[in-house]
Amino acid sequence: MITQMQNDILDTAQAMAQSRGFNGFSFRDLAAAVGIKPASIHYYFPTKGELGAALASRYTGRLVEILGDPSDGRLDALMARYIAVFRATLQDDGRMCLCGLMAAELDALPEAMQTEVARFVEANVSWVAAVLRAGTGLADGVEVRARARAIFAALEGAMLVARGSRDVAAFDAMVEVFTASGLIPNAKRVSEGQF
Amino acid sequence: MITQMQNDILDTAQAMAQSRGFNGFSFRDLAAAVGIKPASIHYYFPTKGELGAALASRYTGRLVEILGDPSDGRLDALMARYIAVFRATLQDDGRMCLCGLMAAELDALPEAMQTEVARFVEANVSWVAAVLRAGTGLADGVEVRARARAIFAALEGAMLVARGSRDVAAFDAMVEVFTASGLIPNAKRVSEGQF
DNA sequence: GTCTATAATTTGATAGAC
DNA sequence: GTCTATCAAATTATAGAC
Repeated sequence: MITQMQNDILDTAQAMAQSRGFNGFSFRDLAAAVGIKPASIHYYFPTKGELGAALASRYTGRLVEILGDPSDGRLDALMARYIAVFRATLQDDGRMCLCGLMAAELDALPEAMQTEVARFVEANVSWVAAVLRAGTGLADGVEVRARARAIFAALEGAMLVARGSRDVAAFDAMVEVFTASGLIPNAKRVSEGQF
Repeated sequence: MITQMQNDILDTAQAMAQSRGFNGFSFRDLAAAVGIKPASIHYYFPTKGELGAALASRYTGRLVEILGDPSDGRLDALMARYIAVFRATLQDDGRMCLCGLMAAELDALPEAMQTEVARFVEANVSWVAAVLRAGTGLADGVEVRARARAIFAALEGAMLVARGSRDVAAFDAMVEVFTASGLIPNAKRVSEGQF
């Protein structure tokens, strides 16, 4: 069971981690922003590593929930939904993807967090791969997962780069290039048999 | 003038920053790895922020030097050289791009470092854009820079994702998808007029 | 230039009152 | 549950001997 206070703490911690990195904020910063004392944070999350693992776990869970069934809808609608998730994160105070950022600092994180980051990556790759299979009729196998991984990576990179310029338009422009080049499939190309 | 000791310190600091993030190592860690005392680090770099700015600046300078003239060579050779720079970083003990990682933790870095990160991004985008102009005959303008930015972002994302699996082959597979899809141009496609 | 010594602050974390 | 009080360790940084 997740309490309201746990959620408040996680919300605030997530915002800080997404803008400063997991090692870029302290329990004191976090407590001050939430409006409680550092010792109270420890009551809910004994160690910072456990807080971080909970952060990443919730993040992945929410993504899976938002994305939903990868076979429910047309290819372009599903991809648009996927892209919208990344875009919304970036638009929300210029945040980087939480797990993308954790992947960057990976060696500085406790093992439990590293595992959660890997789960996030896998959730993305498997969902996009499922969309590609259902929407394009591509055969199963490494090839589809390789393409899914490339799409995921490109969007993570676009977030990373766009964050610097503090402009969501930069992200949109990169996504447009990904789509126009054929990396990210769209309905038009599929109907034309180019994908 | 850059002394030998300054270079040793920067080399070690760079390796640590690339695997743990800039906030993931201390002057104590750094000094121990170099084989000197923390106070001696301060002699060369008064503050950690100045060390970080020097790190990013040297990193960008080396990139520019390695890449060379963007109009000297064929399109596919130039792009191959560009990709090889990222690949070499990843292969070298599984490191993430220094400035890509700094871009992730951006809000936690002093302003001087943020400026250097922006310079790195600009160096990449302008070099790739120049290659695209010379090699594909594309007109100048926002469009070429948008494509260059997308290519840079995709490679940064590929490094980020590949680092998790500790396998350079994952990076190669993503680059292959980028190339096959047409995001990263190659000579064959250009000669066929598809780009 | 490199060190010892140390300051001043911050950090993650615990004990125990309420 | 939340707090005060506190800890031990780590952090960036400085002063000054050698």
